[in-house]
Amino acid sequence: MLDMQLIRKSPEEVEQALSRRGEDTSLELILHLDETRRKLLQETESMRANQNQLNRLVGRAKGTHTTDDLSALVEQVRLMGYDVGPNIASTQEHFADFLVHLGRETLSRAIDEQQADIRRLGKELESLLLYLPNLPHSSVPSGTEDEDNVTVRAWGEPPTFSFTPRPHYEIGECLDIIDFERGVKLSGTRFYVLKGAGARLQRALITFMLDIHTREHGYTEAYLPFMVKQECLVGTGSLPRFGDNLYHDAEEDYWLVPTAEVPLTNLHRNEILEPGTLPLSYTAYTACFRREKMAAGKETRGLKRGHQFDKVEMYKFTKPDHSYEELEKLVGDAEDIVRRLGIPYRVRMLCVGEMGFQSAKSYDIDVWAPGVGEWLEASSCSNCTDFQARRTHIRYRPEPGARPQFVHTLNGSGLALPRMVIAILENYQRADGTVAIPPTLQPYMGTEVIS
RNA sequence: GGAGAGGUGUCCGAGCGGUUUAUGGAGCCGGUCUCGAAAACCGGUGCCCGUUUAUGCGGGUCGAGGGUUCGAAUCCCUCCCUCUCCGCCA
Repeated sequence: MLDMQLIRKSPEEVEQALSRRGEDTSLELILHLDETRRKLLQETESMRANQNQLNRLVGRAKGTHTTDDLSALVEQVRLMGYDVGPNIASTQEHFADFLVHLGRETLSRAIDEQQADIRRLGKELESLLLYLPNLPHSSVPSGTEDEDNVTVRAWGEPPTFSFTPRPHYEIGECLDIIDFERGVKLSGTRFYVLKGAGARLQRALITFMLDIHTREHGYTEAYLPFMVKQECLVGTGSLPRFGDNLYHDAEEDYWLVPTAEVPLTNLHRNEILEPGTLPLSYTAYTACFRREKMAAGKETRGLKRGHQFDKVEMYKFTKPDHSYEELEKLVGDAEDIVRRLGIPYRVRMLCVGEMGFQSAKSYDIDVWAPGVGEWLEASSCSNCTDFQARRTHIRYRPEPGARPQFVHTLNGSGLALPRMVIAILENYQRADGTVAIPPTLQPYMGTEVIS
């Protein structure tokens, strides 16, 4: 969610930033609703102030707890601008009845009506704000196409083969470690079963990644719910705009997480983090569930894009002025994993049109897959600035006693498991059909080769 | 899933229609006193929104959301959570 104060103060700049994303947004309606609501709010609040004052006088006139001089009370009502008739203050009780009547006629009903309007305007305003994406950082390149992403660095040499390297789905079936047919039997298209060394390879990778992140990169491991409440998804920005990519339980308010980013963001929802606690770094393994409504073909072949996949996620809550340097570290932590596994990769800064809804700046890490002959996105690391923090009310206190401010949130895959399984199978395949295991992974795998 | 008890500020804990404009205590911050500290005493101490910015002023906030009322922490309804017992289960 964008800062309403910012929209109010510099609408042109906000519109311009949004148009860079290719969002053709007019803030006119938002500004109008905001202004109308605030005007009404001021009116209502001043009426309420009068009502509060009047109500206190009713209590005193009734003398439930104290006795007051009647004429002093009458004088106060006159000072509030009300016309008090000469006979109305004949007795305490009579006067109290007069005040009750006055409150009902002049204030109470009007407040009720306006309050309903304010609430309606507020909801309308919020629902519009929830549809606006984050503002891109100035360093983010323009463009909306894949070619507009900027490769910032690359590592490793694509391996050369004395034979035509095969795609992972062929390797997997030959070695009997990926069973596509039975996956479909169980759950339909876009599901598969990992067997034997295939299942073990994925599990080894998960443990390896978590070990490195927790022991060497300073992250705290978390085990999270795979199902969350709807408000968690609103908090990250997945809802209300992108609900068609999510699975949810029709009977109860449970949504399957599309990424660990969702539960991780909401871990500190509605909290004020005390001074000295930032940055907070978490890593978590979860399964991820996505509808990914796309036609079958190259994009979904093999392990590339299933409805369910595993991922190790990295996540940070930081102070606003440190978030961009933390983003660089986050990308570095993901790269470290790929490098230790000896997989050639490139890091690309995403152009403004390719970034996620909630991101202000993103880097993708693509790993080379020689079998399918393409770069596969194995990680996406984003600085979401205060966009998610506003939606989830996550703040921090800069100094003891200081006013709370919104934190910045960052997320990054560290890494997506199926794509890494693909990369290992395809990069480490041998002429005899077996697959070598990267040396760093061998202790986790308990073997040097899959045959 | 069933029955009962309960959710009040950073914490403990009163209040059960109107000087509560949330009592009291602890903690924290500042001050007085002191060579300094402790104690004692005095004052302050949440969060959100609006307005104004030098303070300030107003509104909201007692698990959440509705309702009754001139007025709700207090009464009513719905929901959430915690605890105890029973049931069920990995």
